[in-house]
Amino acid sequence: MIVKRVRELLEEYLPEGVRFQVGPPPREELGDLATNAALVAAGPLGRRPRELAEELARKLAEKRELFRKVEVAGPGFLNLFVAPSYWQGVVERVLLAGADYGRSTLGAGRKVQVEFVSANPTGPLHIGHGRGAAVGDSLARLLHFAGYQVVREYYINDRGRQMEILGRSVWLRARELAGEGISFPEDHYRGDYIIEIARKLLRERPDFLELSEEEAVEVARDFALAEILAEIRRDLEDFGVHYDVWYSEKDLYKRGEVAEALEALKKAGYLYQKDGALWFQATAFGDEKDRVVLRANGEPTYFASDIAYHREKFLKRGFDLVVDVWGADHHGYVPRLRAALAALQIDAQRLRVLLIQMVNLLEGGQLKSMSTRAGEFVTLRELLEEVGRDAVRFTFLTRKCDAPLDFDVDLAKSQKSENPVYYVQYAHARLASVFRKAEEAGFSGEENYDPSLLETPEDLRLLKLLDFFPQMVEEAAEALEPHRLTYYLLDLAEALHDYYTKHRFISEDRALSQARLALAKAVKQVLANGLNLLGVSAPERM
RNA sequence: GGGCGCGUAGCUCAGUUGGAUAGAGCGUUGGCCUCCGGAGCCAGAGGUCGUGGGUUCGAAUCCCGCCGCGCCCUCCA
Repeated sequence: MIVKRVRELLEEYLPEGVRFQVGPPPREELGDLATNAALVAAGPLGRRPRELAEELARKLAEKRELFRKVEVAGPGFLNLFVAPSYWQGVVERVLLAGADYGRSTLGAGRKVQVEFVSANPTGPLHIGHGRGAAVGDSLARLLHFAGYQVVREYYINDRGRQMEILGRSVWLRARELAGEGISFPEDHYRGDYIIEIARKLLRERPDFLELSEEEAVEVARDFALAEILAEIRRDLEDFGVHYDVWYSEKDLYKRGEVAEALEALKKAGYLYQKDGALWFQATAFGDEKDRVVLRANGEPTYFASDIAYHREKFLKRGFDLVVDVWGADHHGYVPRLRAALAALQIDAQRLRVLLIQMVNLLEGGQLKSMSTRAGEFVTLRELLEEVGRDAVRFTFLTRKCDAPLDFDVDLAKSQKSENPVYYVQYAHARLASVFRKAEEAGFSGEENYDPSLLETPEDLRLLKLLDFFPQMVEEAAEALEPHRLTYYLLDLAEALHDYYTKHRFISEDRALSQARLALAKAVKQVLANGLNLLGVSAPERM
């Protein structure tokens, strides 16, 4: 957290509101850290950058426990050379904190909801949902670790037209199974899982086909919903994703939330009748066009329930921040939902929407379609069974979420170094192996050590990375970008592997061994903490 | 036609919120096992950051115009 320390120091000397940068300099010879603070602050202070830089350099250099040298360079950059003793102290900080190293109070206990996946319960989860699950779950872990109070939620669209179609799909397949010749409509759910559900329904309800059409469709709908939802839960559990709340859209109506929300919008003066439908004046808040909330046939739109749902999140359930993880194909929804929040006098800044781009499955050759209705898709379960949980989760988090992802199945299955998940896990397992050896050599792991013996360039590289971890956690949480964890872990693993080939943890030199084992323990801890935030296991052996 | 996202090494992608000479993996070329796990490491080659302007001390990053790709533009979800 050296960067944070430097920031705090500089903020004491500079006027408030000056946005300056503290980060690694472009070249190693320029020190450990560089800042443009003098450049940025010179203007507001009415001073020459170079002169201000000299003054700041003198003040910082007084902190002998932090810096061994502070230089002014170019137009007024400050180059900071951090005292080795500061870096060496990080081992103790990591070992003391253990699994809590990197935990932050950034969130200050604020309540945040992460709503993710929320796929319609009309079929099994496919790989696109898997990406949303990996991102949402990792983000929830990250926010929790960063000091937020987190609720993970799945919103179930368990009513409306698509539920009727689901019911009809099952009903038609059941009649088909009974030998009846039927024609199956294009816009119905065509997947084989529908036939399975129909078969099971016929077993459990032998009288099913004797029911009236209306009754049968209703029975089939409820039956299919329960079946599919159970399967979705199972898939997510097997993926290591656990929800705090499964939120039913149907309940939202039962409790009158939708009517209440529409009433609130009406009171605020943003609803009007046109062509027999009820419209929300979204254009008043920057959306492209006004949106229907009640259709001419009296049915509320999906948008209407969404307004009510989000109104409840903020106004009744008291979330300070709501993160929605959506498929990128829903991006058109964002402006209208923000508009509705604004109309309800809710600060739309409190809603953050992550749009997850498409996943293309690459196996030997090319991609596969992912249309639920057409029934052609690779399910999350199939991918999990083929590739394994850790590799799937890690791979989904190797890309920022607003970029499309080509999921290379062959690569994810590979157990070679080209597969990034093994690269990181191997670093952890390798250290575990070192400790098994250390024990044989008579090290308990609890000995005192002299951190000043950690002085090679490879030591310092690891120490700096360990020091950076808490900051990286905060930045990733603030930016809602769990993929930063992935890249950090790859860096740390690389530094460790490099160290491993150049130095020995266990040697004749007992004091040196003790210091290096302490470092190894700290690295292992941070690898484990980071992997845990991704929901990926940190194996002792592979 | 409009909106959103994306164009960075042969391929797949990072790029610390505007900083100094743009990075990694794979692939490729050449090296490293008496040794804690070689599932590893080191070195080399490889670039008009799609393109043309603009903003300023300074742009891959911000603004505008083009080009290409994807997604979305329903009283579907």
